[in-house]
Amino acid sequence: MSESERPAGYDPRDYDPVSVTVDVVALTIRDGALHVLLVRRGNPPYAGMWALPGGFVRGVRDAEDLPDAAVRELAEETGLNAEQGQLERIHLEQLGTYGTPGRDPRMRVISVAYLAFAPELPDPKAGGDAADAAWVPVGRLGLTDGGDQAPGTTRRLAFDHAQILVDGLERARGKLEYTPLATAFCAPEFTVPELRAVYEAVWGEELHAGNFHRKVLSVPGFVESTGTTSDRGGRKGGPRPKLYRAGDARLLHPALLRPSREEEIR
Amino acid sequence: MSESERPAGYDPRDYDPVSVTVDVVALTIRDGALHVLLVRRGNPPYAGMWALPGGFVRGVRDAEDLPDAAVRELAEETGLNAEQGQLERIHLEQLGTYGTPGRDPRMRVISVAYLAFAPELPDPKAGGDAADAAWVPVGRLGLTDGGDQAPGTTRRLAFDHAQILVDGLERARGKLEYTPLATAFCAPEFTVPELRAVYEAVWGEELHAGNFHRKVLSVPGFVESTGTTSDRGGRKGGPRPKLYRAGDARLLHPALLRPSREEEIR
DNA sequence: TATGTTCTTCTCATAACGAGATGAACTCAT
DNA sequence: ATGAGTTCATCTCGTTATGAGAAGAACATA
Repeated sequence: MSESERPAGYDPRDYDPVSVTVDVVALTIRDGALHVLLVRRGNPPYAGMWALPGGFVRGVRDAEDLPDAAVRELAEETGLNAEQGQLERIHLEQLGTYGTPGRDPRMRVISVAYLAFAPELPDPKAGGDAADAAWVPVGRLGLTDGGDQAPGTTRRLAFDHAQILVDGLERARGKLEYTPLATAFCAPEFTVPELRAVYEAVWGEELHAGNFHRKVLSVPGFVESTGTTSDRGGRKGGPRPKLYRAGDARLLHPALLRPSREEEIR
Repeated sequence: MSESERPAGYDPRDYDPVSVTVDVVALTIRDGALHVLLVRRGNPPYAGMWALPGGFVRGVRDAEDLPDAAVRELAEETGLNAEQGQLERIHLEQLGTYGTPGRDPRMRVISVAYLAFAPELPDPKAGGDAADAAWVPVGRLGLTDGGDQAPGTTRRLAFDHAQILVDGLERARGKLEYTPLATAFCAPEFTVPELRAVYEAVWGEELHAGNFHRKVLSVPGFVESTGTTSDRGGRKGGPRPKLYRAGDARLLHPALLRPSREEEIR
């Protein structure tokens, strides 16, 4: 900061008023497809439209840290319960801050976006100021890299939330490459095919099962064996896969690079 | 955002007042060492201490976007000149947002940090509310991964700026691996040894010259030949190296991984 | 019981990487 | 001018990682 041109007792209320909010891109895997948590707005602007869960940061009275605000909004607007440990196993990281003037038609709002990776959770219950809340398949939102203004694409999310979501998805895809965060989408014990399904859902492309299996087991600290075996085979047959836990690595080395990124390089 | 529990005409001045600032971690290479741009604070708190350049975002009157605010503060406090194109070749990206209550002893301040990569620039001139401004070698700040609170380490930077700087350095080290941003530290035309010096300065370790050379030339779009040759050899001898320009790649594929990260993996 | 699917482990060819070596070009001190 | 030391640029060689395909065993379903 360093705004030392102002007297020490300066009251920001007299200065440029800026509101700070948090928005959360919460991702999970359901039925093999990537889903994002959305709420339907009850009030204008954008009343009736879907938006990312979020809200004001408590600034001075009951001042809260930014990650705490993200968790609180997630709980308030969706009914996900901290007592049941539903929020405990969620990985939360800061995504970025969006503050372009005019992004909120009412006033200047700067929003700190967070990205959350969650294992499969129950359907949310609308709460707070949300008229509705649901896990929505990302593939059905018709998103493109440019946000929500691409030709032939309907503006489906309020504010600039389509852009925030696109940025969150790209971050998630990248994180899967060099961190073991794919395990955050899984139950505490999981199989290699389940882990592969996470990668395929997030990356949107099928992976070579044999090479994926070799890779996962060869990267130190990615997964560790439980010594047990799943009690059922695959959906349409096959042997019972072995069960693993998340290992203690925080970075995958070497990384698990996704194929065919030739177009993205330039 | 979505704070629809409030009436549409709600005035944030009546609500929790939060101030928003931008801080900039501006990095450059000087004499083969990584330097960061710091300003000396003229007013309390932390008067006389070094801090990152930064200041308030213009919120409503003359509302400005966050990256514009970062560039403006960079210019105001250091005298770096936009007319001379000094700010034009600077790569700027958002680093993260720091908003823990109490990080500013006076009031609730949320700071959006930006990371800047600059080619060699002249010494800055203190301006605005800065009592002094200088490029400071990062190695002499005694930083550790934990910020400025490590044993035997003096708190050298105001606020939580040591932590922001540490985060910026780690981001920079990572970016060099999979993007061609090392060229942003170089003049428009540069040699492979110069580029290697950038990597060595940022990563803090020596690289195998032969393998680095092979790698840089083999990654598509990293550099392109100018067909010309430098007019001088190395400092202590050697043939005149060839000159290259930055290529059009935005990602390095395959990446240029730094060696010996075994300790960081867990 | 038959058929098809899936898990898991192989093999093999190719690509990428780390370490070292070499010769030519150049600077600097003598 | 000469020699010593340095650096650029390229090459070789062994190791590791990757992509593609194959194959056997275990399982679900008709």
